Amino acid sequence: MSKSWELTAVEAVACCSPLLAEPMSAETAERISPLLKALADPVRLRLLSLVAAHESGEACVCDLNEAFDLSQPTISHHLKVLHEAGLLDRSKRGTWVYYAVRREALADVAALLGGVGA
Amino acid sequence: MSKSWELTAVEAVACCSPLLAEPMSAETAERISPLLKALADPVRLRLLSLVAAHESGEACVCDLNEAFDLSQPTISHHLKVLHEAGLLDRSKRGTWVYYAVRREALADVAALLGGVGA
DNA sequence: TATCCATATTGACAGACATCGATGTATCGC
DNA sequence: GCGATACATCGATGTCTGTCAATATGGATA
Repeated sequence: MSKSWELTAVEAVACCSPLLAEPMSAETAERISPLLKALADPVRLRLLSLVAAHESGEACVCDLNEAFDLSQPTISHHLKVLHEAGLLDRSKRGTWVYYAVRREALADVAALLGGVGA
Repeated sequence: MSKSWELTAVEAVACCSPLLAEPMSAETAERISPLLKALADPVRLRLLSLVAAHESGEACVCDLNEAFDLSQPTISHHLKVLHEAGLLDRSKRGTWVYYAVRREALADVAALLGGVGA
């Protein structure tokens, strides 16, 4: 019940031409901006970076909480934003929850901005 | 008096390792997020795209105003945000003001996210 | 079952942001 | 210099967002 009924931001960005290639439609822009909004926060940037830095490629929320001078609900909120944007995968194992970076998603955003052929 | 006294967001992003390469420091994240914030708005995405689409590589504000159903001050505000983030160059010629996309800036952001080697 | 621990959700609040109308500034033509 | 045009700035307003304390949820263990 997670996302099959609607295009996630990541799915939207994956299938559109580079930003600089041609004028972007209002709808495309509306669908893509949530993804960039998710990235446009210093805490979330560090979260992504921290998760990616873990050897296993995934990190437990408990580790992430300790890395910030923020409350547990705040970190939980940021992780939710990143997850719903399609930038983090979430897997619950026992009591713990692990997040992993969806690298293709980031690559798609990079392609949108950098525009391979641009 | 524009920007020589302080690192712009673009200058900040140009000289840091890819997001996924290693844990990002809080300071780096704080310097980079304004650039992503500037991108994280549907109107600004379309503005960038529209400017880039002009043959000359630059667009007059008057053309941009007409492309949106928004007031002139609002467009002016968004252009200012993009300019101050280092994503648009601004040049005034006579009565008109022309903006041009700073492609290296976008490429730097793309490199940060896509991380060449990632 | 009772309890503890890890994480998520809720509700509230302050600060940030997008938008607008009104106004200011600068340039051009007359 | 005067009016017109192009763009920027200002001040106000409603909405969004990051943050926290309190609370809920759900798994593990005794």
